[in-house]
Amino acid sequence: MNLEDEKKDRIINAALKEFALKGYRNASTNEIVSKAGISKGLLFHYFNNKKSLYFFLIEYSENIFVNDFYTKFDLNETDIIKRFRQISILKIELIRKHPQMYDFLLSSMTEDSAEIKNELDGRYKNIFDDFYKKLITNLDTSNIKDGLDVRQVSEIIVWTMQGFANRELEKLRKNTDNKNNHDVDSIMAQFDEYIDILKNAFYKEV
Amino acid sequence: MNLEDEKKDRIINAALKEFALKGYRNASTNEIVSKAGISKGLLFHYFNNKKSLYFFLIEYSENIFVNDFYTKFDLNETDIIKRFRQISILKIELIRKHPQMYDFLLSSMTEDSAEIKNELDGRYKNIFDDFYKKLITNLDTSNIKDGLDVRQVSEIIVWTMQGFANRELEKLRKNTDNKNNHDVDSIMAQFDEYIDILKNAFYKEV
Amino acid sequence: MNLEDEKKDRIINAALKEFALKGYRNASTNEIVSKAGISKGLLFHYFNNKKSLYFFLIEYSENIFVNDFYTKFDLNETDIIKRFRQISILKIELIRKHPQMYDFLLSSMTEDSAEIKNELDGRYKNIFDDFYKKLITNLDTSNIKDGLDVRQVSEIIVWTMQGFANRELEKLRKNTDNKNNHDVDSIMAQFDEYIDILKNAFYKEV
Amino acid sequence: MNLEDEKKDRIINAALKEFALKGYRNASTNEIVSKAGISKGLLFHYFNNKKSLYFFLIEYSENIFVNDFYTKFDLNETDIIKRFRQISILKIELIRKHPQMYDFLLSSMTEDSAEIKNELDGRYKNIFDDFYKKLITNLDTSNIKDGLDVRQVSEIIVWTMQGFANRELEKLRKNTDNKNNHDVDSIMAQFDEYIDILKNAFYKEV
DNA sequence: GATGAATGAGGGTTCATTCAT
DNA sequence: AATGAATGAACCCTCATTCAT
Repeated sequence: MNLEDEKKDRIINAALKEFALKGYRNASTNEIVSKAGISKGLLFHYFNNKKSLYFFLIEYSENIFVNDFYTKFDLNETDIIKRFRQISILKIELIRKHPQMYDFLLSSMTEDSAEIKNELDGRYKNIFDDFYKKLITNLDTSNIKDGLDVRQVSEIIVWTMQGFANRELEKLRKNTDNKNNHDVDSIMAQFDEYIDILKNAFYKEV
Repeated sequence: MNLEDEKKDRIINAALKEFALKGYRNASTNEIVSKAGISKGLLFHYFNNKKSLYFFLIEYSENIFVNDFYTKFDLNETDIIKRFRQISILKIELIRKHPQMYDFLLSSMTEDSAEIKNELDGRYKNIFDDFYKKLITNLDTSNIKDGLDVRQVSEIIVWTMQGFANRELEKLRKNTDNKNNHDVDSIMAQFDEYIDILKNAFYKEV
Repeated sequence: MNLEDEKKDRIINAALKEFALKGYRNASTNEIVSKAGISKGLLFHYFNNKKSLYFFLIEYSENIFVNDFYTKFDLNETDIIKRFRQISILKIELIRKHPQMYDFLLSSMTEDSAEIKNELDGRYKNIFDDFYKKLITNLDTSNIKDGLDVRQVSEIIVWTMQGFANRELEKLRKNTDNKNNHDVDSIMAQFDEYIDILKNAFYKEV
Repeated sequence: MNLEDEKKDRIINAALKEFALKGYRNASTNEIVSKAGISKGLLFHYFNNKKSLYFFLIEYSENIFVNDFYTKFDLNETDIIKRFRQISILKIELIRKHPQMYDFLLSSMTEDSAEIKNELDGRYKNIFDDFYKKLITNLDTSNIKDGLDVRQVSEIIVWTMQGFANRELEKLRKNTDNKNNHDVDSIMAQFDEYIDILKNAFYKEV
């Protein structure tokens, strides 16, 4: 795969955008080549077919995801709340650096074109199952109040943080123009308010 | 529209499944007629075109949704937890009775085919905005502990219940064969355990 | 063929209009039955298929044409100009009495749907060839100036009268609203001016 | 648009023939591609859709019409008979060189498919209105006998020449095989006989 | 006689993919 | 490596015609 980097990037970005926007089946290879400014044949010379292109992008995105997210994840942080707070920060930064890649990955998760669904599930299991295992590995739950079911409380904490994150992403998505206004710090400040409530409710007094 | 009920159901079910599975654009009318065991022409004899068929299903689903869900919703229940617990029960029963209709409605919410998006938004705004308003109307929050931000606590409660519901639905979806085993009672028993934790954490002593 | 006259007329008029307007192929049997207020099946019960319906209308129109035009044509009038003047009057009256039938017959002459073209040609040959023979039969050309080629002069006379008739029909067609204003007398008055020119040019002095 | 000329011509001729024969709506793109010996997709690769193909042919025909007819028309010839005689020659030569294009243009004038009628009218008005204006511009009628209505006599002359031309074209159309036999000269010789009659009747003595 | 549900071939069109250049 | 002409299966849809009722 020796295409000059500049042309490579043009194709990748055009394809990420097209797939994220229209989903696998509706994405048009015509649109991709025209956005990328290359010929029809060249796309199929590099990537054998639409499916291969799609999975190349999946792999490409996974690599970035692994480098910018997965490997930066600090397993030494054993407190459940701090660990998930950390994840939220990484996530927001990922979106800022690679917005179309993030949109692409997100769209791939709700992708249901029969042609790719199976293989997609297969691929994701590898990376995300692994990630999920790490996520809940080596957690110190000793600071959760005695008498509470640790698993259930953990789930409530996770669901809360996910709920918050989804709400904020929804906001971002709706006013894409002023993304810059909602900086990480401002969002994290709100985030910490929910964290305080959870801590007071479920953590031992300090 | 006088087709015999048996044939009518075959068409509706085939179409619900196809649209839910592949989305509006990717859904194939060829597939629908072949699943339903009718001729190509007949589908277009009843429903003028793909779009009309889609919106017939939307309306059909809305009617069931309204009858089996919306109107059964008890606004006199002002306690936030009890109200959402009630919704969860209704939701689970809806899914049991009309699984493919539920999948269809769900898929319709993330539908973004340009051809139908506008009209779809128009339709949903009517019913779902209204439902959402009712959902948070006339809630009694007086039993939430003093000193807690009522809005934020409410959100945590809602996110928890949504998180639980999604997890259970995911389970149901994965082993569709033994749906019957997981009866509502068993699921609600688990549900109540989470509710107890939330009550203890955020509600005043009684 | 025992349909009550009223229903019969509804079908015939609807079909004449539809065929005249859209041509054979584009004419829709759906449109015809809906205009006539009958069921789909009934049309095919009476007339076996679209083609048969079309040729029934051809025959029906021919009958009227024969009765109101062909048989009224006075062969005892041997003067070429008077004979053609007579035809023009019959033609105008025919249009007034059966406008849609006339439009239908006219459209049938430029009809070129492969499916019916051959048979149509066959049918027309019968009646129109015969009519044309009669038209030029038993003409007294003795009053044409000596030295002129009788056949060529006759043709010039015919072409002139046809040219005039076509121009007037074109006018009628363009302002269908005030057809009534252009009464036969007014048109014939103009017609006679051209006749005078032709007479002076080609007829012996009297 | 770089298709090799040979293939280009195959498509154009197949399409001209099909449209001329069946009219816009009834013309089948299937038929066109099969006549032209190309694939279904290729037709739509070159011409986006049926309508575009049709208007490409209109434009293509107009160009030939303009080059071989319109621009060859000599406005310095002010005598009405000579001018129309000139036109008749151009017309016959046009038909000889581009018979199917001529049939296509002719059929396009009686075309009334709703889908294209408006645009067609627009296009034609430009070129044919202009042509018609030129046709009757700068005519010298001083040689018409005193006492005759110049307009009416001119019309008689035009109608005669049209009548003759139509008759000859009808003959040509009926025996397409031996078109070559009826050369222009032979036809024009007959034409001139009618011209002489008209001249003697309506022109001043010389 | 009368209905309209049901059919399927054919309509125009799209699009991923191939291949000669 | 790079092009874009060429393919054909699949798309949604129309319509004359059939047939059980």
